[in-house]
Amino acid sequence: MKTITKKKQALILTAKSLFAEKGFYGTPTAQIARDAGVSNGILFHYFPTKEDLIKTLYIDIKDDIFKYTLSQVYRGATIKESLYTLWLASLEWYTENPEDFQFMLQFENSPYYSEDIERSHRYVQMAISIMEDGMNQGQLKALDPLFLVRLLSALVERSVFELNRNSTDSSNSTLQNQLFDVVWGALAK
Amino acid sequence: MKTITKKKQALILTAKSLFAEKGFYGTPTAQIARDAGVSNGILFHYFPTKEDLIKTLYIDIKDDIFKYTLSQVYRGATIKESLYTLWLASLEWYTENPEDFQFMLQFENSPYYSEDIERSHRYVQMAISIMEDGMNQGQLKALDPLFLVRLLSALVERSVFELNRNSTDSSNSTLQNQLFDVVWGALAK
DNA sequence: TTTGTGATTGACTATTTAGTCGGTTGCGCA
DNA sequence: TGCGCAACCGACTAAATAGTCAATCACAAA
Repeated sequence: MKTITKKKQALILTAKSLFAEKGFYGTPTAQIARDAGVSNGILFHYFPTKEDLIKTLYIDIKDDIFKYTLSQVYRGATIKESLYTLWLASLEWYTENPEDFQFMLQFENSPYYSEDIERSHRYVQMAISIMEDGMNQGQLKALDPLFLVRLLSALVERSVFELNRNSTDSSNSTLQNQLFDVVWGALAK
Repeated sequence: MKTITKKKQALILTAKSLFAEKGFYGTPTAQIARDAGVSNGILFHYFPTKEDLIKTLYIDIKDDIFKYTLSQVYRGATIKESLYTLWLASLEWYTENPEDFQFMLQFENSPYYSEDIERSHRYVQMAISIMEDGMNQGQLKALDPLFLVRLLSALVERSVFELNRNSTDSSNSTLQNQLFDVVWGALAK
C-alpha cells in the first residue's frame, strides 16, 4: 500500500510553491524543509537528491494535468470539439493552479528536461492518438502527430499568458473564442 | 569610441557557448574566464555581476536576430510575404547559430526575464507595426499586436525544433512549406 | 618624463548549499 | 514484551562559487 505521509505531502506542496516562485536555483533544500515544518534530513530520506524531487514533482504535475484534460474528451466527439475541450480544460486547470503552470514552464526549459521524459508519459500517447484520428479524417494538417501535440501545448501556453494579461476584462469569453480560432487555424487543414 | 577589447570579446563568446551548453547555473564564472583564457578578475571588471553578463548577452543576441530578420522585410510586400520572410529568416538564423537559440530559450524562461526587457527592445516595436498593418488590411486576426508577435516567436520556436528532428530528411523544403501553413493559419483571419 | 587611467592579474574569502550521519522515536506484528 | 523497520531529527561537512582586492602593466596625454 502506498501511504503518503503528511510530511512527505508537506514537502511536495512547499517545494512546488517555492520552486514556482523563486525558481529551482533560488530555492535551497534547507528552506523547503524549514517552510514545510520538517527536518532537513527527512527531505533527503524521501528524495535522495534535489533533482529527484524536482523530477518527481514534474511527473506528478503532468499526470494531474493530462488526467484532468483528457478525461473530458468524450468518444464520438468531432475532432474540433475534442481539441476545444482539451484546450479549454487546460486553460481552466492552469488558471486554477498557477504554480503548476510556472513550474512546468521552468522545468521544460531547464537542463532537467529531455524528450525521454516527455515520451515516457503514458498520457502523451493518448494525445497523439487524438491527433492521428483527426489526420485520418482529413481534418488536421498532415504532420508528425507528436509535433501537433507540442504545437497545441505551445498555443495553450500563449493563451494562458494572454488571458492573464486581460484578466480584468469582463468580456474575455470573446477573447477566448478568438484565441481558439488561432489554435484551430494552426492545426486544421 | 566604443572599442571592444579582445579579452572582453573572448569572454562574451565563451560565456555564450558555455551557457548554451551547460546552462546559467551549470557554468561557474571561473570556468568562463579560464576557457576564455583570461583572468578571473577581468570578467568582473567588465561585468559587475554574473547577472549583468547574462543580460548583456541576451540583449546582444536579440539585437542581432531582429536586425537580421527585420532587414529582409521590404516595403510594399504583402503581409503574408512579410511574415514568411520573417519566419524564414528566423529559421535560417537559428540554424546558423544554435547557441543563440539555446541561450534565448533558457533566458526567456528564467527569472531574469521580464516584460520590461522585452518591450525595451526597439525592434519589437517594428515587429508590432508589421502586425498592425496586417490587421488594418483585414488580413490578420484582430488581436493585441504584441500577442501576435509572441505567437510568431512561439511558432518559430516549434518550427526550429521540428526541422531539427527531421534534419536528415532531404525533402525538408516540403516540410518547411507545411510549417509555414501552420503559422499562416494561426495568424491569418 | 611624469602622471593618470583603464586593462589585467590571480590569490583570497565569505557564504551558501547539497547531502551525510549517528542516533531517536513510534508503530505494527509475532 | 520485544523485534524490526521506516519515519524522523538537526548538527555537521566538504565542496563550490560569486565577487574582492592590492598590485602591476600599458600607454596616451600633458
